[in-house]
Amino acid sequence: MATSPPAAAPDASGSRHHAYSRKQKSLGLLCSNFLSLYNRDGVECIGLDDAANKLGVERRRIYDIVNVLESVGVLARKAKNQYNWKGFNGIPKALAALKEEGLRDNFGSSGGSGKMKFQVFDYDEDTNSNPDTGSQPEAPNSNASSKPDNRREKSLGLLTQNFVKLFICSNVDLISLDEAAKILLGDGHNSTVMRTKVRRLYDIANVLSSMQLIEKLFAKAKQTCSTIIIGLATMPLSFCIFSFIVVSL
DNA sequence: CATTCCCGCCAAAAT
DNA sequence: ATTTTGGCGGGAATG
Repeated sequence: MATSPPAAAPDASGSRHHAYSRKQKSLGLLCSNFLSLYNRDGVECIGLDDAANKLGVERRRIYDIVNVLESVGVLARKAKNQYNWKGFNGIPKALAALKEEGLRDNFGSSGGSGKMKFQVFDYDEDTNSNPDTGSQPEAPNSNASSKPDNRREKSLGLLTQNFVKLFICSNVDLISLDEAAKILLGDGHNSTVMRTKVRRLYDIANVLSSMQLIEKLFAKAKQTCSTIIIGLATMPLSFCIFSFIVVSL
């Protein structure tokens, strides 16, 4: 009780093999553990505290994973500290919805390699009675800009969905995170904003990779900018998912 | 050197 | 008020 053990213990005592490894603490590995821990039958409800405790990580990290998993339909928020386990079966439905949403939004149709513009605005399927005349791209707002809405806009979850839309709404199947950031960012890839966005993309890509929904490939070092390459997974499971969507539409 | 991305501070939403 | 949820960026591990 009292103070929860930081569990940091950089080294404690001179034990064998120190070497702090980032890979052991990576979101990808944590996600794998999370998955193997809850991807069993009988699991329906998941407590964040319980997860953090079982996985031996801080709360903060659980939020990251849970948010991206929810964006892909594996989880669903039920209440404070509680999520419902939907499993991988929830993925097809979620992706189909994202695809439809993405198509509805705005972008060029599939007819070759084209450039499309992405939109970062989104609203829930909730009963949001908002007297808004249609959707407006970029809302400069004369005055009193909507501050509270800005938060949701920058959420990991939304970024994840937009990132996924990038794949399923176009024939793009391979892009660098820098490229993705540029597209999803719309404009303003200036300075810090871009860097921060890319950091998040790394996080997302790592967890999606651990789910085999995406694959990380290495490119021959360029020189400046772009480095990582991400593409659609070649795994059978993913194939099923995407095939399902194609058939579904 | 450049790229990858973990850690955790600290502030918005909830309660 | 406390607690939960999570942006955001530094700066260390990694390539």
